[in-house]
Amino acid sequence: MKIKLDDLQYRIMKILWQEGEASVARVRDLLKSERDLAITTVGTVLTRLAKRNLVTHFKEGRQFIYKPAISEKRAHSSMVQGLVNQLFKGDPGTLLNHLITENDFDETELDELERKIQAFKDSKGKS
Amino acid sequence: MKIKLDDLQYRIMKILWQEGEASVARVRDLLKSERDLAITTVGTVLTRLAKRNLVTHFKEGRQFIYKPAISEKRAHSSMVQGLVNQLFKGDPGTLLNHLITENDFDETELDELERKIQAFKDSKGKS
DNA sequence: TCATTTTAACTACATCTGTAGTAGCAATAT
DNA sequence: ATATTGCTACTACAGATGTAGTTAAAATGA
Repeated sequence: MKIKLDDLQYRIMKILWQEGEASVARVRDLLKSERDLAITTVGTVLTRLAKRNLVTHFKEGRQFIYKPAISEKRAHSSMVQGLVNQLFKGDPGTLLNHLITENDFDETELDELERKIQAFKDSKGKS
Repeated sequence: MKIKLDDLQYRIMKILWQEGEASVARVRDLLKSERDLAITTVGTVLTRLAKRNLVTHFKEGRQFIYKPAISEKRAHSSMVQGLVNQLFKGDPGTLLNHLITENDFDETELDELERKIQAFKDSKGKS
C-alpha cells in the first residue's frame, strides 16, 4: 500500500508514533510549540486519518484515543519508495548516488557511511 | 526555494527536461502511452506550472512553447531535501542509513556503492 | 469569403488538505 | 436540577490538483 502523508498529517502521525496513543487534546498540546492549531483542526485531521485507516481510535470515557495503524518504519519506507519511484525510476541506488554526490558530506560522514555499509554486509553475511 | 511537484506535474516537467522545450500537443503526445489525457488537461497543468514559475513559455506562431524554468537536478535536490527534512530531521545521513538497511541491496550493489564513495572522496580530496 | 481546424483562455467540478466554527450530547460542578 | 465544560460530529471555505468541456480568436482550406 502506498502511503502519502502531507505535512500536517505527518506531524500528527509522528506524535502518535512517539506517544503510542493520544487523545486529540494531547496531540494538540504536543504540537503546540510547533504549530498552534485549534483543537478542532487537530480533530479534523485525525478523523481524516482514521477514514484512511492510518490510525485507529477507540472511546475512553468521553474522549477518543488515537493510535497509529501503521508503523513509522512502514510509513518511512513507503514514502521514501514513493520518491524513489517518482524521481529515480524505482532504483534506490540512484537516490544513494544522488545523496552522496549532492550532499557535500564531509570525510567523517563518508567514513561513517562506509562503516555502516560494512556492518550491514557483515550482518547479511551471518544470516 | 522549496519545490513541490505532484505526480502529473512531475511527469510533465520530466518531458520538458528531456525535450528541452515542447508545445502542449507535443507534451501530450509524449505522455500518451503512459497517461492518455485530454489536451486541455495538459494545457491546464502547464498553465499552472507557468503561474508558479516552474516553466516559462513563449509564443511561436499560434502556439505556446514551454521550457523548464528550473533544472531537473535542482528539482531533484529540492524534492529529496523536502523528504529528508520531513522524515529525517534534515539529516541526509539518516536517509542513507535507511536506504542501506531497508533496501536489501546485494553484495554487488554495496560494493558499487563503496566504490562511489571512494570516488567521491578522491574527487573531493583533489579539489 | 465561408467553413473548418488549431490553440489558448476561461469555466467547471470532484477530491484532498489546512484550518476552524457551530451544534449537540454527555459529564461535571454548584 | 441547571449551568458550564469537554469533546465529537458536522459544516464551511479557500487553495491545490486531476481532469476536461466550452468559448473565442486566429489560421487555413475550399
